[in-house]
Amino acid sequence: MKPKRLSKDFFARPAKTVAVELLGKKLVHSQDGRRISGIIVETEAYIGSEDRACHASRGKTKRTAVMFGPAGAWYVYMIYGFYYCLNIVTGPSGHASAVLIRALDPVEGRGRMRTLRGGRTDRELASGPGKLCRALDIDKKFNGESATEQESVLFIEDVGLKVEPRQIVKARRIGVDYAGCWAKRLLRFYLKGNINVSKF
DNA sequence: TATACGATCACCT
DNA sequence: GGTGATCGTATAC
Repeated sequence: MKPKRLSKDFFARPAKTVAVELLGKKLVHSQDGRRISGIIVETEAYIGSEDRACHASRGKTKRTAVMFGPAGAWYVYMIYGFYYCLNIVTGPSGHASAVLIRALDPVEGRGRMRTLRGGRTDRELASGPGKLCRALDIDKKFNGESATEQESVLFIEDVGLKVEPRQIVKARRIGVDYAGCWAKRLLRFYLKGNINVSKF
């Protein structure tokens, strides 16, 4: 099939649904006419202000404002002073939920990715949220930008890859142990056996 | 104004 | 398994 850019309607659904359905879709950064891309193999859902692991759980701030806006916008933030994490805003406007994209299976522009990642081997290029932002040259300039407009250079495509429910593993989210019972929820999803998944 | 720390990674033992 | 790198943000004075 012809690749089809995901629309706002796709993202305007619950974060958990979007997180599951993003598996097998292709994340694309079109940079100076060249594409850097990979198949999404790992995601996490952050389901709203009631979710104590979600940055929006302490209310609307300058940083989290994007999550309270319409679906289909990128939420990019810096973590530990070194890395960026890429999220896509989901759900209805006013409900602060998002999906963290955690790992990719590199497809287009692997040479460029290797340069951006300091000459690492294929499975180390994008097997983690910080790594994939480096590999796709994503930084905070994308924060608040739309992923669904025709002119967007960072977007997600449906390339017709079918993912069966039995290929999807549900697990606890990574690095949110402080979130009490929310840390135990199975809101992390990844493709079974894929070598690019960050942690098994 | 000051301080503590995080949705990570790479490199060490 | 443990730790250091390094900075924006939130929260406390």
